[in-house]
Amino acid sequence: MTHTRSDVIRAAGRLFAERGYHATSMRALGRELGLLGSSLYAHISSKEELLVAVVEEGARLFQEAAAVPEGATAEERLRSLMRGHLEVMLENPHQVRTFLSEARSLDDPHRARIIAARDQYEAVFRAVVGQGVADGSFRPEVDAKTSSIFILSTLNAVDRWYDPH
Amino acid sequence: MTHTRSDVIRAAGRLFAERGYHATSMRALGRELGLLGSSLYAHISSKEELLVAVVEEGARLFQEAAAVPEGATAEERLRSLMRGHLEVMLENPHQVRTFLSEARSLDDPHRARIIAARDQYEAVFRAVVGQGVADGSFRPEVDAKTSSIFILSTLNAVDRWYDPH
DNA sequence: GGACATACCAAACGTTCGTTCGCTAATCTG
DNA sequence: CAGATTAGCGAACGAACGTTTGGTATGTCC
Repeated sequence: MTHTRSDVIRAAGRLFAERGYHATSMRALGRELGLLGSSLYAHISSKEELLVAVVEEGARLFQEAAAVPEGATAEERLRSLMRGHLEVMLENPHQVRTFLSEARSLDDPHRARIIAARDQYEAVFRAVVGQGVADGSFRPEVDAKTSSIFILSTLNAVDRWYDPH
Repeated sequence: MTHTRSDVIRAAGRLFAERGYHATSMRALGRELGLLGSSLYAHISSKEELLVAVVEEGARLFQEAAAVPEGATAEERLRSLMRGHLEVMLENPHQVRTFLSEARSLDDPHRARIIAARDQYEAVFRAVVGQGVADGSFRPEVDAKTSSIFILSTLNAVDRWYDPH
């Protein structure tokens, strides 16, 4: 009945996603695990460290999902990106939601790193769409940047439209 | 150099949008207006009241924008809905962002009201898309519910893709 | 079996939070 | 001009916050 650092981080991800970082107290997080708030400090050294851990984990998941086959056609690569994005979102809802909406609560250096990671991830989509436009397989009037944002906005709202059935 | 209730609500909307409700203290809000935190209570009676005011204002703006011509074609009506949605978003960014992402910090009865208002707003989109499918002007394979959510997700991300130039 | 590490509790620390209170100075009203 | 209202200050309240500290059990390892 004992706990690890990973347990704490996982529970933190869940509460941060459900209530937001600033609305989650260390005492509430402890209660979630059947502990006192102060007992958490046996496993971690600050609340902010928890947010960093959850958000970086989210960033890592997306980054891994962006490793897309080099030789494939633009359509195949885009499909792979979209499928990967959805899989990450559906399998790790708490990290992802925290990554998407609580990154602003990070301190400056960490936030800058996360924004850079997000931009780089978006750039992969942009490049694939651009490839499709360049080789004629996508319509020529498609703007790679705008289209990528449209696609990601829709995928990020998967909670609202996806029904497992 | 004196302030009104509206001034306080407007400043609260700005800070809630930028930092989040729980990350905004009454003292910080006072500072924003050149006042002490305690002085705000001459104009309002609680912090939560401020959140309610900002969020309900956001809901009202969208609701008004959903008043769409009855006699028009589905395409015209959908275009009008989308244009209205974007105008609301671009002209009232702080209320809107607070409405979209801080509603969860409301207490139960208020949150229920806001969710109901959002669902009703979404239903207007759904009905118009459904009308277009029914009269044959939109493709028959279009699912009204899913499409509406796609449209709204993309419009809600306008900050990320719209460049005034 | 004695030293050490782990996992946690219980109490307390200093700070910040939302909010209240008594007050002052300025402005309006009759 | 007397009286009432208003906008705001400054100090204080109790509660909650993140965090520290000292202690207690329960193991583990030489």
